[in-house]
Amino acid sequence: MTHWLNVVVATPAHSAVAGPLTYRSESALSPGTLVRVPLGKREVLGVVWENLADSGGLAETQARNISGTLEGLAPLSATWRRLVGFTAGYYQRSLGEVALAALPPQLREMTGVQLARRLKRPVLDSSHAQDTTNSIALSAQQAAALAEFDADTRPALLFGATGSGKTEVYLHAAARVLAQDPDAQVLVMVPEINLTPQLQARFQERFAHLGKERVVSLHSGLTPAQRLKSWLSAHAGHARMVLGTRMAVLASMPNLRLIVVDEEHDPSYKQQEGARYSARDLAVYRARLEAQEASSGNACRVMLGSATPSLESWQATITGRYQRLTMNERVGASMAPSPGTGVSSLPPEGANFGSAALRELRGGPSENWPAPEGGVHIGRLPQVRGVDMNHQPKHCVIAPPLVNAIAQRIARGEQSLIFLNRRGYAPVLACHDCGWKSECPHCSAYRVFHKIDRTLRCHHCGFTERVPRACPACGNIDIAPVGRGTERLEEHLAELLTGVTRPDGSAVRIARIDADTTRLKGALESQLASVHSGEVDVLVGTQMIAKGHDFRHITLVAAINPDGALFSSDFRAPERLFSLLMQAAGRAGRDARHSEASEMWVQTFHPTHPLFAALKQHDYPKFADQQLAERQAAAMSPFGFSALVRAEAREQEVAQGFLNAAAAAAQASELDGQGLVTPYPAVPMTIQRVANIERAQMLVESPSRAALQRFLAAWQPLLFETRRQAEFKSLVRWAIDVDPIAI
DNA sequence: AGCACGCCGACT
DNA sequence: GTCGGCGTGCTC
Repeated sequence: MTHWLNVVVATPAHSAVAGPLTYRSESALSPGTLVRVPLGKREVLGVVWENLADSGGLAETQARNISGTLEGLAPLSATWRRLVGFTAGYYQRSLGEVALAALPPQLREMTGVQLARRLKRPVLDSSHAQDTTNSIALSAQQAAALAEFDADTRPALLFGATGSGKTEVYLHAAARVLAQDPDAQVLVMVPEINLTPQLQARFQERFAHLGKERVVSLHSGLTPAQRLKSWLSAHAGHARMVLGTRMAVLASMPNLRLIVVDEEHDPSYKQQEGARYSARDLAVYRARLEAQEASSGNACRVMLGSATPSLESWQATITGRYQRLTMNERVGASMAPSPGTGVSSLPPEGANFGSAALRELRGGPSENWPAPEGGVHIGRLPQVRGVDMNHQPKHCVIAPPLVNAIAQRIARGEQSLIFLNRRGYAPVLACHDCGWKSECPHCSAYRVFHKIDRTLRCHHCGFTERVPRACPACGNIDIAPVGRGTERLEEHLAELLTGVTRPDGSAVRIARIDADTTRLKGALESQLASVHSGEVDVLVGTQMIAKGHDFRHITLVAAINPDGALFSSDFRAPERLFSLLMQAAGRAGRDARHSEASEMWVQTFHPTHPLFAALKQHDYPKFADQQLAERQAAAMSPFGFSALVRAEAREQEVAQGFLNAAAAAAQASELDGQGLVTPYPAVPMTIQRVANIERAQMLVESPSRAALQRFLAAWQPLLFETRRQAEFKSLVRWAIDVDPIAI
């Protein structure tokens, strides 16, 4: 008997075959089954989406037979398919694109036979190995947060600083869920930056009692084979815990009972290519979906955690949509470790990553935690010192008092951390005679001067050339760097600190960590190790050193030039800056003995900016209030909703013309939801040209999420139609970004 | 997205 | 004379 199936395959939303495709099958296949199907000249992986009563309007001769099924694999669940369906609809992509992107890439190349062979490999054990509870006792506040969490059903926001014991709360929440139900699964998501092998090792160690290979990881750093293995294990229900980056939110987990999103404010949760989904938002949606669909009232909860939550999540705790769990006390006093907190059993100083990570997990001493609601704070925080650059010598890069402070630390054998959010030597190379600047020939951006290998490098398209000896325009020899990056800052610091010696009389040592010095595999680890071992006195770097690293001997952190974010056109820039500076402040004085003297220096031309006032008090709620008031006045997220349509073409006029024409077409056909939706005129993107492609974007706003959704869905076909017009033939591509993180 | 077909420049 | 550039069109 012939069966008709709708199958989704990885075809993009703008192609003529975006929807599910109809195939014929000899046997009945339930929805969720993985199949291989012929598509044009090739054979691709697809997911059976629904069974049809007939060929579904398609001429029977047009339908082809499926090539085979991937047997031995349980069909993907209805819940998973609903999650994929929601994601595709919300983010305006095709079902197949989202579904196939959520599967491990290797699966796409496998035939049923290959998979069957792969699945035959024995699963090592199913024994519940040891029954040891290597758990650590919670502080009263951690326990209270967990009890509150248990008493509620809403999504929870755990508001507590890195190192304050948040991780321990996650671990306990997870352990409880896993213990209650022998099949339960837990998903823990972390930002890209935090997914270190060390962290994974700690999770594995903690949950070792579940048996071997019950904790798996899922992120882009895995080899295809590892990723397949983890995915299969999660899908089969064998893995009890999945630790992963944003991609993990779409993993198949048949018995999902808890989702943790650590550092939920982190921008890396928003996918920036393909389906531009927010893994954090999907985590919240998925938890609700899983709870709805689970049998016999099995709940699925979600816990978001951050010291500087996203304003969206924070606002949700104000309206009551989310539950807020506040932890404003540190676990274990830093000045006088109290017994029973695990602090006394810490490894000696000079700790390596392993013990640093361990301390993190144990909620060991940390000097940074959110102030309580009233802005009153308890205990010792690094003192924030603003340096008014208006009153410093003209053109000085590092204010003399800061140089002094750094020199004092060196003399005392303490470390300093200096941030500058710009890598390279200088952002521009310029000729003072004719005004030539080191523009990239392919992008509307300057190429950055990298002194170390004497190159001009474009940070957008990668175009690299050797630095010219003389001005390419006028031949003048006198071409000079303008502005400064980490490379030049490192050089400059070395000059300023000549003659300063360490306690043992040896010369000061300065190191730099940024994307350029860590390009090689393992380079970051070895550089961090030299910081931990105390070889380095001053560490210069970009924001990559602000996150997730626990430097115990650092007693001074300085932000050299954070002003850019204060008046940026990107409305989320202040939020990111505050978060970055809070995290950076958290790097200082982690070693209890030094916290008395630890300081965070901020150089600024705008010392009265309210952001710094909130930072000085380590007061996130105060900062959030300010920001939310501004957002509300401007009807921006979370008080309004937006989408960006981006277009790329050879000429800027074509890209903009396409967007404006599509908007006009929408206007003319009075789309659903239109009354509440405002499309703005197309504008060039901030970096207008990258790799010789012109880019334009159009902002679409609405006070109603639903209206925006209906509008976008109805607009898609018009965009597709507009694309077909002759004048837009040279359009390269277009894409919709729903809830963009930057405009 | 792939992968074909198809029609114009520098090379084994 | 071919190899190969990517423009255009199609895939249940």
